[in-house]
This record gives sequence, C-alpha cells and structure tokens, in this order.
Amino acid sequence: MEFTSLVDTSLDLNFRPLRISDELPKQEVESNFIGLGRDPVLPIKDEAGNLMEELNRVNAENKKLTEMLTVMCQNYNSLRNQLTEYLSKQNSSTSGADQDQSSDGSKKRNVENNNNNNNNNNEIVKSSVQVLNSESSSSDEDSSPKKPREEHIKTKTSRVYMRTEPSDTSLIVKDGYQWRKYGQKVTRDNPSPRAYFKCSFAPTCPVKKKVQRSVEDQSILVATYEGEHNHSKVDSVTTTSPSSRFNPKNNLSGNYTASVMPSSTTNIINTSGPKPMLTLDLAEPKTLQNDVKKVNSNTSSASGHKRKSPGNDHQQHQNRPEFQHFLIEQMASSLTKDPSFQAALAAAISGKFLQNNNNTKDKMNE
DNA sequence: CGGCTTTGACCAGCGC
DNA sequence: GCGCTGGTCAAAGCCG
Repeated sequence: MEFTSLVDTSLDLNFRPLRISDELPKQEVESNFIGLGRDPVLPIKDEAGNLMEELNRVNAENKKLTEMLTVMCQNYNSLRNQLTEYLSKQNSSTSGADQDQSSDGSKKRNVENNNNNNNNNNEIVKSSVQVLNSESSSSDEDSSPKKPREEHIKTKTSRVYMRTEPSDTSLIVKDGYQWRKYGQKVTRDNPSPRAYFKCSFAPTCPVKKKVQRSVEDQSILVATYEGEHNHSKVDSVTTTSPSSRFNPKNNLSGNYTASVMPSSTTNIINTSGPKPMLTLDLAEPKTLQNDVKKVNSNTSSASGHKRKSPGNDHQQHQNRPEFQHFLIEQMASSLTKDPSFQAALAAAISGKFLQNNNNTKDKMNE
C-alpha cells in the first residue's frame, strides 16, 4: 500500500542543524542554543510575539498532521473495504475449485506449499489473504485420505504472528495453553527449524501447533494451529508448559502472553520488545480489554469476513469521530515512541530555533 | 523419578 | 522405483 501516493506525507521539517553544525563552529552552535530566545537585546514583547507565532505555526502544523492522518485513515478504510470485497468475491468464486482439489487427496503438498508461501509473508494485507487460504485449506487437509494414524478430525487452522527478541532462539509462543514438543525439523524453504507441538493439557486434545520463524523477519515467530481445543485454557497468564516456564531461555522480559484461540485466524502479536511497533490483533473484539486492543481490533480487517455482520458495524464504528481521534492518538503515540522519529523531530525543532536565532541576529546586524 | 526436550530414525506423500 | 520432503515416533538425556 503506498499511502505516499495518496497523501502528501511530507512534514516540511527543517533539517538545517546538520548543515549548520557543519558550517558553524561548535561553540557558536552552543551559544546559539544557550542564548535561545533569551537575547537581552530583544524586547520581551518581540519574544512573546515570536513565541506566539511559533505556537500558532506548531498548532497549524499539528492540525495539518491530524488532517493527514484522517485522510490516511479514510484511505485505509476504503482500501480495506475493497480488499474485503475482493476476498469475499474470490472466496465465493474459488471455493468450488478448492473443494474439487480437496477431493483429490494427492494435493496435500500443494496446499502445504501455498501455506508456506503465505507463511513467509509478513505483509498484513497478505496475511489477511491467507486467512481465507488457511481456512479453506484446513478442510482440504481433512478430506485427504491419508494419515491412517490420526483420527479424522475436523480441524481448523489458524496462524499467529508473534514478534520476539531477535536473540531469542526458542520457538515458544505463549498462548495460555500447555504444549509438548514432539519434533523439530528444518524445512526446505526456511533455514529456521520448525518445531512441532501437541497440546499436552488433555490427552484427548487433538490440537497441534507448528512454530517457525519467518523467512523475511527472523524476529517474527509464525505459529500455525491445527484443530480446536476440547478444553478450556490452562492459564490465561502463564504460558506453554510448566517446564518451559522454568526454562531460563524463556525468561526474556520481552515475552508476552498471546491470548489466541484457534477461532481467531490471524494475529500479529507484539512482544514488549525494545522496538515500538503497531500491533494488529485480529482476534475477536469481545476478548479485547484495553483501549489499544480496541483500536487494533477495529482497524483489523481480516477477521471481518468471519463475523455475522462483518462490514457495516465495523465500518460505522471506524467512521466515528472518537474512533478516528483515538486512532490518531495511537498513531501519534507510536510515532513519538520511535527513537528515530524523536531524533528527527529534535533536529527539526533545534534547526528551527537556530534558524530563527540567525534571522534575528541578521536583522540586528542590519 | 516423572515429565519434558532433543534429535536421529522412520514413514508416507509427491514429483520425476 | 527413487529421491526429496514434511510429519511423527521414540530413545536418550536433562531438569526440578
């Protein structure tokens, strides 16, 4: 999605300080900072006037940014609606073909390949596409005549993306259930090993999960769930298995309990790592409790097609001014937490101050 | 000692 | 039929 083509995102920030720092001696720059707005020659009225002017300018810029964000949100909504429509059309038109494929039990590999291709995709939009694929492919796998060792269970697949510490090499996705690892394999299309887990809380629970790092972003764990739990959650706060709780490798502070049920199809989960990240949680909104999750669930698109009244309520809610306002606040919050953005902002502000200071000095010299 | 993880071996599907 | 690949098994080892 190229928002830049839709919205003018240029902030017209002043990056002069880089040049200034090159041109001016260090001492002069420092003196400019120290004497910032405190030039004794300047009358207090002028100072106040300058500040007011600056305040107005910042307010105008703020307003402009808010408008831009609103436009972005609107564009996002329209694009999302188009995508939803497209997916629903595609799904209805290709479901027959999928069923034909599924009746041919020999297509399992192809289905798996499709899943893997989707698996490697970290783009949110494509993730939402794969929701449909994984939903349909689950029935494909079930209808295959193979797997004599396993019961013929109506499985439901779901996929969860979870950002972890890059240094965290464990393939553990905390989701509130208790898992027993029964295998690990290195697959062809991904150098990272894939771990196989079975639900160990109930012996009869048919749920399995596969966890593998994303090819494109090694810090993202992709967990694929198969089947549905026939029991309630073990513990909504703690994690995978009792032993893994004690595993020192799992004691990374960044780990985050993902409340993920197989009924939710695709989630992108952010562990509270050092990097600020917009979290898109596509789970059912009822399960979301805090405001951030409310926003996330309402901005999500992929789960929309699963609900009884997918588009309308969702969209109406998104079009509400309070939602827009909250979304803007969240975006601004995410931006301001970004160190690079902070640095750029600081540079722009200091550059502006320096520019004003220089202009004032020039006027005085004249 | 029990439960879990690790890891090599095995099995089955698929393509050539 | 053979090789490749993904999925599973099960013995060995680890840990509390």
